[in-house]
Amino acid sequence: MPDTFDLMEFLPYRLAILSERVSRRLATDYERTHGLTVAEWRVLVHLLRVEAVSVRDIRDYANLDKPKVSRAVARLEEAGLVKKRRGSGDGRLVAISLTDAGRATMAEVLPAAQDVEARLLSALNATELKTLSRVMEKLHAVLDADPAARPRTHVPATENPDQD
Amino acid sequence: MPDTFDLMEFLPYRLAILSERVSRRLATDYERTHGLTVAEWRVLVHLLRVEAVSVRDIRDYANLDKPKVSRAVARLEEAGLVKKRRGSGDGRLVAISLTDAGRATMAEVLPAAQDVEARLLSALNATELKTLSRVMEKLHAVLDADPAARPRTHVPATENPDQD
DNA sequence: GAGAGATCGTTGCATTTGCAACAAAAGTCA
DNA sequence: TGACTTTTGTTGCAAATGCAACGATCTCTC
Repeated sequence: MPDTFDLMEFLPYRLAILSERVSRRLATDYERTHGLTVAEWRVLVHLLRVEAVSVRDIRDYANLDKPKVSRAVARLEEAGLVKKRRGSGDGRLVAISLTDAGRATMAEVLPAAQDVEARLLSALNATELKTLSRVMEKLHAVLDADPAARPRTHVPATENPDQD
Repeated sequence: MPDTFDLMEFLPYRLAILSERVSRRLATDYERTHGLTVAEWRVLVHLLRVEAVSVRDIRDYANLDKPKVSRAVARLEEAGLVKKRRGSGDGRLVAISLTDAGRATMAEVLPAAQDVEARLLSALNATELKTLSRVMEKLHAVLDADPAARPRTHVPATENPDQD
């Protein structure tokens, strides 16, 4: 056992600290102004991009488990930001979509979130951002190859499909 | 409101996903083999480096809130991995330290954690690692300048104190 | 088309979490 | 010294979490 193990230099810990700090900063805005949780925020964000989706779609895309999505959607429906109808076709699926109020809420909330991201990004130059993306993808790839790691729910489209 | 907002490209979200995935992979080992939670693991790791510390020290160093540290220590004491005595001197402080059993547990658990980290690091070359560190520090710096962000509990020693 | 198996979404439940309140001890200042 | 404030660690409590179980629906196979 090394007598010099420093948590502050341990990559997983450093990632966790940074990620948590950024998340909390973001949540500060939409939580205070609209009482949204992280799960609810992610659901709404996903709904911005698609017409109507199932719980499973949201779970995969937003990296949340089923109960979390289910309850987030329930609260959002209660709040009138989202509407839910039973799917035509497959009777198990639920078609979840934004209401006008939901879209209005996102219009109020998104700019602040994008502003936080913009400030983060503005601290990096083009090379750094590119390297960061590559590094994050490489770290994911290590976990992809690790049977003990949870699989990714959403693998990004490969830019270079022609590699080994 | 942009009609093209992709969560998958949103930096805070990408950080959260990667960080959570790495954390879970790590926790897999020490949780399954020794029933340790993340908080307990962090407490033990911190105790590896110091003789005896207070709850506050651990809170600052391991980025956990007071109740979490307090309860983690209570469980670890219950399990015999840690001992707690009232501080000589300041009567409020508690002196928390590892027992032999605690050291033995860490000797069993640390290698797996370091192995996970080593595999992650081995996917990066020297430049990438250095850039990653610099980028993470820059992102922290953005939050340091943001009054709405939670302050860092533990600011790293500056290598270059002579920059604007 | 009947039955076995898989999938979808919800709910139950024990545990954990975050935050505030609290008692005990130290520090402050007259 | 004595009142007031601050700090330390623990506890209470409402809410969130993770996981398994469940009913409902679909699919596949014979």
